[in-house]
Amino acid sequence: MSSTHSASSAEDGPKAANMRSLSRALEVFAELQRAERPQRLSDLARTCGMSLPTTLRILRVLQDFGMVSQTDKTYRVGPAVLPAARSFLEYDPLVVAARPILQQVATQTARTASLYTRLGFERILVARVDGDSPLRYDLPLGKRLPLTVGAAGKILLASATAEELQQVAVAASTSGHEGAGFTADELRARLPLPGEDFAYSADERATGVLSVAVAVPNRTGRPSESIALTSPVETATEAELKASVPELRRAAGRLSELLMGSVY
Amino acid sequence: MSSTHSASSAEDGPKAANMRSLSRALEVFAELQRAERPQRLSDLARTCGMSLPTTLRILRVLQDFGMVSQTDKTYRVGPAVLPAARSFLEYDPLVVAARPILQQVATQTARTASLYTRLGFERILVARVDGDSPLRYDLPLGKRLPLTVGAAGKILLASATAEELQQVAVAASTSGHEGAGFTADELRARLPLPGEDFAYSADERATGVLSVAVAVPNRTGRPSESIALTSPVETATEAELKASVPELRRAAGRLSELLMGSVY
DNA sequence: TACTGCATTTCATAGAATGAAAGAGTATTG
DNA sequence: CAATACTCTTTCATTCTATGAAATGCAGTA
Repeated sequence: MSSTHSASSAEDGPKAANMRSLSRALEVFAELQRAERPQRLSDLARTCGMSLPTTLRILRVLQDFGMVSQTDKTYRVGPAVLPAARSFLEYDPLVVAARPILQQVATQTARTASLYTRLGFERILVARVDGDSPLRYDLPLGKRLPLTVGAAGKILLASATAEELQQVAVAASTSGHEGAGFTADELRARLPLPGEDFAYSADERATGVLSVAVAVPNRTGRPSESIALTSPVETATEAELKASVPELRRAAGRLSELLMGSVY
Repeated sequence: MSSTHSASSAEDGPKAANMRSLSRALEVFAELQRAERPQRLSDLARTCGMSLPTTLRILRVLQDFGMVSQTDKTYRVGPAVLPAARSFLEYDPLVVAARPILQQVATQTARTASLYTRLGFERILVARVDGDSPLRYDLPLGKRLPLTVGAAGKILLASATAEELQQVAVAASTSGHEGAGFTADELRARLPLPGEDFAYSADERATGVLSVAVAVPNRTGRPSESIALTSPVETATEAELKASVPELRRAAGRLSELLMGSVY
């Protein structure tokens, strides 16, 4: 009911009430991810709005597959997610294709290039190449960031309808990210203008960080991937960063072919 | 039916035929992970032994939650696995506790220390600290390795029943790892003797690599975690490596408290 | 144009998922 | 130490959902 996700409340235009148990299981799983500590059965049942027996049965199956671990009476995300993530990073055609492309942009511009994917009302970092140091220690792959803040987020909202922006604004206040309440209109004001195909951000997600981003077009009108260049304010001006937008566009175009073309 | 996992054929002693749709969904998901390229609907349906409509419905729900991505008519593991993996690595009490402990052992011994978790008939690397270089680039977290080869695998089988070893031997031949067919008896011969609490391996998983491992005891008699020290043959002899077993034992003991104690 | 293979929708039926309630186990409290 | 409160677990009858056969749609191919 109170999910951050798409399934229950909104965005499910053509969907039906199908696969209830599976949907519920995925809600339990999502809830475990949100939690920063192991959860008791009754907590999960209450949070997800389902009965104790149902929650227990779900957890047992998830546990059989390693998606959930149990110690004592508390449940948490299980080790099976690691091979899954590894599979995604190794074999996803978009991610695999993105790495050399990001590398090229990062080298050309001497900045950090990142690829984000939209998931629900958030975005996820799925690939990153640093301009100078080849790789960072705490590479925050998989980090969940808001759509409402940062160039890579805002460009994904550029094509959003008024209704969708409304949902985003609501989700932003519920979903415990940093900058809380704003109206849909206030949000729209920060987004790229209708003509622009890139977004710019300064000091939004983190102070002293500038970024520009473009969307990766897909077959639908709503892109769900974007690539961004980020730089500390010390080493770039707004104008310099925006001067790299053509490079970004070209990179996005190459990635876009993967999503458009019918053959891999 | 032909799953690498526990659910269907064996190991399900106290389980019932419950949560069929969820189990099937997880099989589809597991199958997508095994595949190195995007899968068509009909492939998945055939491989998992279910009808096309059912498979399609499952994929749609998984897609709603980002666990699966679709481009054109092919499906693959989706980006939602990344935050899940991140959650596991950041918040799992065992993994979090293990890192400083592994660090200490690695420093003391100047070798690589690793933590594995058993999952089905495989083991997964969930934490690793290198003796000298603080971190490696291709840190193979989440890598799936056989139980039958390598010290960290063999020690997890030390307490296995004859029946279980039989299953392992069968699974090993089906599950496409390197060294193929051996009987349960041949396997048993390579395992630690009944008295020993550690396993040793030389040139098993990779030539020129020595390793010792101990299990992390939990409440059941069957440990599902093990920690290992590995070293290139150039920088260690069998005797030297085995001399570090007491260190390993101590580390395992500290981790074991987490699994035993009723309070985190 | 007809054909072939795959994806998708429809629909009646079987069977699984569900929650109430009872039971068991454990911690908490007086 | 006994009584209490709490959470977990099992059972079971009912409901509703998950299921696959078959029909339909949709491309590519001959």
